[in-house]
Amino acid sequence: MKFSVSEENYIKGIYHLQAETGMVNTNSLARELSTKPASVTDMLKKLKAKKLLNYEKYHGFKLNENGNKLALHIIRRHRLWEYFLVKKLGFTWDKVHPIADELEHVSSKELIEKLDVFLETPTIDPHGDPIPDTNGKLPAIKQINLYGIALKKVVIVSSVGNQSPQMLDMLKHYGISIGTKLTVNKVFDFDGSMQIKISKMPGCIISEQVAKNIFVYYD
Amino acid sequence: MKFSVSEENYIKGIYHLQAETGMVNTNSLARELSTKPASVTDMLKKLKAKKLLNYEKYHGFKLNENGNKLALHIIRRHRLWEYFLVKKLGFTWDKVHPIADELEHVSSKELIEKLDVFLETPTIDPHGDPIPDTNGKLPAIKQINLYGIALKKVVIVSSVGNQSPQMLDMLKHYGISIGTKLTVNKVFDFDGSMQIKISKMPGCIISEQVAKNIFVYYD
DNA sequence: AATTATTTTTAGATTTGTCTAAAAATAAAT
DNA sequence: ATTTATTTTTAGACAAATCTAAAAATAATT
Repeated sequence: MKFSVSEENYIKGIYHLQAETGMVNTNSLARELSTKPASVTDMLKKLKAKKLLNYEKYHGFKLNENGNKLALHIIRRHRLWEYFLVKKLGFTWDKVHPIADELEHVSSKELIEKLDVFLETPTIDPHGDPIPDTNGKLPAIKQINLYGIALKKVVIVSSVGNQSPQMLDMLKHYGISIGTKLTVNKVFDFDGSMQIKISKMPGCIISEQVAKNIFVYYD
Repeated sequence: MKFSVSEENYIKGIYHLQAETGMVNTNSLARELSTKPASVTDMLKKLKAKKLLNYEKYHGFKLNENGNKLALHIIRRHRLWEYFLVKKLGFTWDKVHPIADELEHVSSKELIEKLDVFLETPTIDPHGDPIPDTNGKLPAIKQINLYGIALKKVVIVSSVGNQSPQMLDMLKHYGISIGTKLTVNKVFDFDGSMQIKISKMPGCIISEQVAKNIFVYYD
């Protein structure tokens, strides 16, 4: 089945909202998609007719099996493109979202599978979010906060809590980005700062505040 | 200025038709775009209002300066994506057109420039068509006569001197058309005939006379 | 429980791009 | 030079996606 760009954007919007709240309501989806509640109601009827969600009027809605599957496929496309834009074209991670929002609607299945192979089947996108596989399954990655990690273990940076330009600037200075492998060598009790080591770079010290914003998983 | 997918497709269609005939007429554009003449007339008014073409009703139309520039930018995007799909993702050249038709409308200027750098600024796409540069200028490709070309080099057929039905019939028989990649393997001194090889086809021999009517450029 | 406030839906309009069918202009043929 | 044929344009309708303004349903408050 083929879906319009607009329909796909609604599905994605609903998916993101229901991840947090379970049931979604008209106003919050209108806000999420920068549109009006009346437009949301109109589209909900269409999506219900296409059997993508459960919807009883005046009582909220949520994606069903089909809707969830579709959402995950759209998200797969989005995150694979983001990965491509950062790793291959050299974009910084804070610039890729709007471009991936356009690319994600290019619908060729063969394109996405070949892109996936070309990128060597990544599982985490440049923002640290997991990339669903061909079947729409999310990889199980347990993210752990860097602050409180076991010493001397190699971990991989998977996401960053604070994605402000200031934080980005700081991480750039330290040479830390999504996918960076590092080891915590020591924690200073005095102020909670940590000495970390990235291969081929001199060791450095990051503050407790920075560490608490970095999430990792074991290699 | 921002243009819709539909507007861009019309501009591209007009560009392709006027390359052959100079002035374009309503019916042929409708045929080219698989739409109806009435729809073409409607769109022509819009494109005239946007100052992309010269149009006097009942008397045909053609792109002006702005329209030509836009067309070349769209074609640049299309051909860069085709190059990417073939050279990086491993598509065969006969499968990429419809996908590039979608990708070409993703409008980020920065995306196209970074893609261009990533691909190392190619000048010829997988079909043998030239790729316009950042400013919309078509690269000057030096056409060389097939007769007297270096042996064993891959060349691309760019034009044919004699366009008589007899010649076209003959080229069709050999499987040679614009964009065909071939290699000259041997020249027979006796009569100047050449043994050529087109990929996925058995080698064949063409006369000196035919060879002198075929123009190519290096791959 | 009745009133007030909020949320959601309907009704009707708008924009973009398309269509069919009929009218108008141009081109071709006798 | 008329008639006939073709091409192009208009007029009016339609589908998708949106909007505003008003009505209906639900939730919150006294």
